[in-house]
Amino acid sequence: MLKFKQIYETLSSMHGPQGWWPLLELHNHKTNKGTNPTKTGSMQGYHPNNYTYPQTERQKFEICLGAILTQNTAWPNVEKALTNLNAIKAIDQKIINEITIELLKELIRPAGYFNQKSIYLKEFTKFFLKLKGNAPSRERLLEVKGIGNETADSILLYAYRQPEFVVDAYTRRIFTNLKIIKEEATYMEIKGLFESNLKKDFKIFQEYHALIVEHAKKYYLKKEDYNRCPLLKQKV
DNA sequence: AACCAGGACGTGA
DNA sequence: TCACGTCATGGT
Repeated sequence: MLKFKQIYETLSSMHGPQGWWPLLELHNHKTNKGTNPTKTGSMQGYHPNNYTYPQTERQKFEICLGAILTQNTAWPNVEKALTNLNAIKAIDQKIINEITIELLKELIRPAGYFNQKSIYLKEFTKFFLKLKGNAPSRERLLEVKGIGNETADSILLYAYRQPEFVVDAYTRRIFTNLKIIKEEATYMEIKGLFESNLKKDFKIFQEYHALIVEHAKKYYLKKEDYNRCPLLKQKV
């Protein structure tokens, strides 16, 4: 199963360094200008070749909010919601905890599913406050309403820099197309495959997932394009 | 103008 | 367990 690492190398050379998770504060920042010109969405907020984020508790919390808001939702919509929150300084555990659910719904409306996501954000924020800066276990995270497998792994990998591989719809789509995983494989089975075939390094896990999303946006939007995926030829 | 996005939950078999 | 309906805005 050398495939997993080779595909990672191929994707990396195809798309370049990704620098996930995108952060609001890095928008229009001089040190980040011009990076990732091919990326969809805002094309900003990423930090390629820099694995030192999050650097503040605020950034850590922002990643968690984004991970919940982006469930089955395109990132530009999430950015609008985060921008709305930021406008009233609400990317802050204490603020989210204090504002009314009605106001919260209004602010995150662009991200969709605002009725349930507002509840999820409130629930997670209470959980986050209780952590007092400590990293949660995956099991405890999953007990929070609104945090499923992928969101838990996203939070652990990008907010807490822990080597938990994130499996999303794109991952399944690409690797079933390459016939490396079977259609019926569960989330945990796919996660296990990646984790057992890669060095347990959060930087590699972060890059790999980001590369999968970037690659899927180029070749896996429409079914007719699946057969255009360059990985079908490079496969060993 | 349908279709779907960096999913998760509740329900009923 | 598991298949299925539900949730909602915004871009293509």
